[in-house]
Amino acid sequence: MRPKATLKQIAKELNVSVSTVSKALSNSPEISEPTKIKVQEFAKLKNYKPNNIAVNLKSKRSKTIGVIIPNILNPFFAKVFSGIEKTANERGYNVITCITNESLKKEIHTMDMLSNGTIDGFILSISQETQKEHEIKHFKEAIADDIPIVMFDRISTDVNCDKVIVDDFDSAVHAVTHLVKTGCKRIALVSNIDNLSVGELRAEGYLKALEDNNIKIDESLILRVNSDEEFDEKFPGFFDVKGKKIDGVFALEEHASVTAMKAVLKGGFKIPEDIQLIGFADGVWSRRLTPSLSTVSQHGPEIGEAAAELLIDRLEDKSEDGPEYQTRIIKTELRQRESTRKL
Amino acid sequence: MRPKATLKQIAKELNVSVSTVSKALSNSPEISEPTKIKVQEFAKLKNYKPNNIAVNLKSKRSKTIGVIIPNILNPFFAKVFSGIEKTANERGYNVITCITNESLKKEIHTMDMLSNGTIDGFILSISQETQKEHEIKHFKEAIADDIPIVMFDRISTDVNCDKVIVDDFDSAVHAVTHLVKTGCKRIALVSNIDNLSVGELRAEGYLKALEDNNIKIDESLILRVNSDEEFDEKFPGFFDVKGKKIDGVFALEEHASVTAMKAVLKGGFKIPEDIQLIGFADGVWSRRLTPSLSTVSQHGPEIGEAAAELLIDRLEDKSEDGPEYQTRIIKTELRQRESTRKL
DNA sequence: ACACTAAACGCAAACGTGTGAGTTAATTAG
DNA sequence: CTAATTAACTCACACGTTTGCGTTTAGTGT
Repeated sequence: MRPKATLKQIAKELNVSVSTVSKALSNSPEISEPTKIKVQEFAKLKNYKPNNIAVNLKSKRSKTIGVIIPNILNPFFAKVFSGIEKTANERGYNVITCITNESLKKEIHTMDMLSNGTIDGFILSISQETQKEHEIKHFKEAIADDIPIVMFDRISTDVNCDKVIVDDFDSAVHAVTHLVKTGCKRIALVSNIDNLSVGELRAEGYLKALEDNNIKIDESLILRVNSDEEFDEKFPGFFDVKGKKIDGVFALEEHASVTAMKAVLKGGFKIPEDIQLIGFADGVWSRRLTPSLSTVSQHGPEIGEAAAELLIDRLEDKSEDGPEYQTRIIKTELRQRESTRKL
Repeated sequence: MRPKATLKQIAKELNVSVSTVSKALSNSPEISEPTKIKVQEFAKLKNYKPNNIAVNLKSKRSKTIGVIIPNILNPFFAKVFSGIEKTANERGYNVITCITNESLKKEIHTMDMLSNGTIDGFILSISQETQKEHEIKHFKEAIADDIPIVMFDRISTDVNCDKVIVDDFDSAVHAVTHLVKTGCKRIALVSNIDNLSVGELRAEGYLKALEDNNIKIDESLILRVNSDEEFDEKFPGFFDVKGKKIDGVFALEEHASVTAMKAVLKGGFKIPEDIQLIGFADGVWSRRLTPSLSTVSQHGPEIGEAAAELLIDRLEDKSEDGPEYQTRIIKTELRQRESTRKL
């Protein structure tokens, strides 16, 4: 292995000072053209790359952002992540990723480990446990330490920072309204994420849409639970199409969507003639299902891109306190496929 | 915002030297018990955390590993990634992630950007374009610069480094043999990843299994292409169950698996009575399909864990050149579900 | 011939930490 | 009572860069 090229090495071999080398490489006008060329060529020959850590130490910025995600196997988060990574790279930033597996403890630990100069800011979506326990001290501490945070999707209204969200409430209103307009009267609501902020907002949107359309809310058509396991346990007892005269289903997450569709098909009902379905979903599932599922698409990559832009803009803002915190809303799209009727 | 606590700050406020503070915090026996306590308590009060960048500069290690993945939306890579992240964190390492989107250029650029002290080593799976063009210079350069690499899944036999792979060849032999043993005589091979090393190995395993079982290879039963798009284009013309008397399908990737199953069902054939299917697949798809798909499971998280262990072991090995490079093989598992008959 | 100027470069400090080699002062042995 | 030992702490340098300022040298004008 060749010894790592450093300014000092190069300086010695060329019989010049370290600062001359540094300035020559950064094209400073202080250095004469001949020496510039000499140094630059020699540096190239030796494959010199400025040691990033030393540069970071000088500049007090790492050009690295910390991304904290509950679960990378969830295709929504994977999509957001790819958006973050893309924008961050375009703007010259690296991305350190941590997966909390929905654990508050890991979330705190991670933020603690990275809040020592390793990263310049965070982009995160709050873990399930954190949302349940309403713990926000670790976020406030980071912000107090001048480490900016951008939250996406699962946010906390109690933390003052930049946020990127989907208009969950409006999306739900829109989707359910579509079901009503196309003839549904008894629309079931199935949620396996009722403990999440987004789950609650979507459920409220469902209620609002029914109210707006003068449909009485029937609690027996609503299943709201907090996990896939609980969902799988209670769904079979809940989902009685014939008995409850269900003619539409609004599902708040992919797992609920798929489970509901399979149950409908198994019951021998026709989609979308007998029953219509709309679900929140970000994976490839919805397209591949037979019939394909109409979904509320959340534009994951755009969310990630917006979050990265927001964070980096703030990091590179020279002014004292930076701009006001803003909440950017990414519009969803109702992707009409085979599980719904046309208007 | 409180000024960032540093050794210097603390030293000044306590009227001791910087080194005293440093040693007190690291519990050096050189420092008396009273001052240790005084310093440690004060540091805690001020929420002091050693600046990671400075520590890295001193130690010449960043305790960070670079992970380069072709596509995080592919559930296989997402699983491997979660395994890497888990083990890395357990062993005190951070993970910087880059997504190449199968681009050679991005792969080279990424490795270049990170090979300056930012990371101590790489874990990567080679992009499609890189495999196609057999470009390996950037890997060799990193290794020459003393930055170890661990490759997983899509590897290059021409690069001398640690590797973690699935026994693709044997897995394919095993899967196809299972189809034969359970009565299949005309087994179709469908691949949308023929340009990848793993695709080739799996295809060879298919051929070997037929040969071992004295079944003549029928080229008309084999479809090997290089992308999802090409696959979707050629598959309909290729897949003629009745005309070709196909009674089994071996699919080399999730997309091919799902497409084949949908075609079989659409053709009105019964699974597994008329046709059996086995596919490589890592997503949730296989379980959720109706009928559920029998798969060759690749144990993604274990692959990631093994790769991280291998890399970190090498990074922390003090000896001159480290241990011999090894290739670790993670066993696959044939998950028998509803698309195959029992033996 | 002398002062002045500008070009080209070197010096040294700084970022924050860690560490071996001094430097004190107090204790102990002879 | 002096010399050796030890405890407790400080100094100074190093890691690799960057950068303002000081220094040298040569060139210019008068």
